Amino acid sequence: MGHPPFAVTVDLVVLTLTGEELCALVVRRGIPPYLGDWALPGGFVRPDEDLADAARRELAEETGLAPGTVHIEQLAGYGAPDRDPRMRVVTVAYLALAPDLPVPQAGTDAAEARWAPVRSLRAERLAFDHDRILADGVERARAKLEYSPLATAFCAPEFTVAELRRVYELVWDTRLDPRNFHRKVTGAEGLLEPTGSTTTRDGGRPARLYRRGAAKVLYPPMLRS
Amino acid sequence: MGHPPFAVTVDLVVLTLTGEELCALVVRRGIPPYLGDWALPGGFVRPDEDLADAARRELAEETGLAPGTVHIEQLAGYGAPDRDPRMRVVTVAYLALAPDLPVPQAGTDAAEARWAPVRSLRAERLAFDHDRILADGVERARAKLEYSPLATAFCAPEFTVAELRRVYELVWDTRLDPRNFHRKVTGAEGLLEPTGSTTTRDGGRPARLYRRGAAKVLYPPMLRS
DNA sequence: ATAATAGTGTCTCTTAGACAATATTTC
DNA sequence: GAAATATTGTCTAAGAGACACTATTAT
Repeated sequence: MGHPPFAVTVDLVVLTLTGEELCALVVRRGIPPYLGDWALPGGFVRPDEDLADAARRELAEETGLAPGTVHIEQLAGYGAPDRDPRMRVVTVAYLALAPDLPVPQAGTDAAEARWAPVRSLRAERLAFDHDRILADGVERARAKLEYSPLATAFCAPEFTVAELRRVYELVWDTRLDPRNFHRKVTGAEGLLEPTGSTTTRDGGRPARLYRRGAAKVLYPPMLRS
Repeated sequence: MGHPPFAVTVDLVVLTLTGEELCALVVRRGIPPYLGDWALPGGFVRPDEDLADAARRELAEETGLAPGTVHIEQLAGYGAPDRDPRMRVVTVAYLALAPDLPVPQAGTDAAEARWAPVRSLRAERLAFDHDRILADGVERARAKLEYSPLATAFCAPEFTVAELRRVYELVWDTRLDPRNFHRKVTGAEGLLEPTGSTTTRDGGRPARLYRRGAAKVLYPPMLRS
């Protein structure tokens, strides 16, 4: 009963919203295999590092974002024997949601980084099995908007109801009634915490600003249907 | 940029229902570390084996169940640096749900195997970080009963509405109104497919028998509240 | 004033949950 | 018939979705 050696990596599905689209962070590979192709950011787990720590470290290296401001959660493990032609590599993917859109930083083994619209990445092919990992990450985000306060992770620390609604509309690629949405999210226990101030950055009547509340689940859930 | 060697294992949270309780499959460790302690079944991933294949192989080795009859899905990856004192081991845990209760088979590195009530395992401590993995698996199963047809995975190929209800009651440790439950599940699109026959194995008026339907989601969801 | 967005109220329809009533078996 | 379970029906309250209406800003 042996224990054959594997390499273990973490890969990141980092999602954000530009003005108009759901985007994922991709880096151009600077070394073989798949030299010059786009891939998800990621890297090898260090000998004494927990998986979650490795994911947070890679996220900081690739984006320069302060760890506290970004939601991150484990997505899944991927370990097909031929997923990396060099050797046997098992990767544990993490899903991160970033509120704004900072200029990506090129990492050590990445020549270039950019935010790519998820829609356009369905045509373009990513390196390794990263197409699948990205698809799984996007689907996880879509599903969790239904029954968790995850949508607030796409928002700045203070946000309006309209900004939160735009998150749902862009991630789900749908339109939601502003009035019913407003009634629903302001009524959901622990989802929103009023700051007391308002903003006119969206035009029209000033909108109240909110912070994330303490709720870990969204009840009643938001329905896609 | 190196790639330090890791061992990779799969561990299994196998759940079933006895007459009265939700039970998990545990094996007594026949080798150090944690010699003599109870642990989740699992083992090393082979050099040319996919993670899911390794999980199905281990499941067959430990339970003797035909692979087609058991629901299995990936749970999560666990990779704390000190989770195995021998070496750096990353494990990918899988969740399996079995319909009936076959006599467990002792595996190669397990001296003994048994179905242990999940309730009692909260006191008893499992080897490695298996307490955490088990808790995550049980919570996943509980959560998925709400919005997926997963409960049918605990049932035999043909089952009654009362048997399905008992799944919910045992996994959630709650009581559900038989009449409302019946109306709900028979009305859920694609959940149940009538076989045309009936059974009196539960006593009283004969109950219609059903097979799993094709639905992948349960809509409207079953609520715990 | 007009346009734009924020927020509230109202109506209808569906569903959850409580529970009465009926149906079909075994003993 | 009595006991047990299956299945259907009825009522009430809560929430979803459609949409009229009012509120508050900029131009």
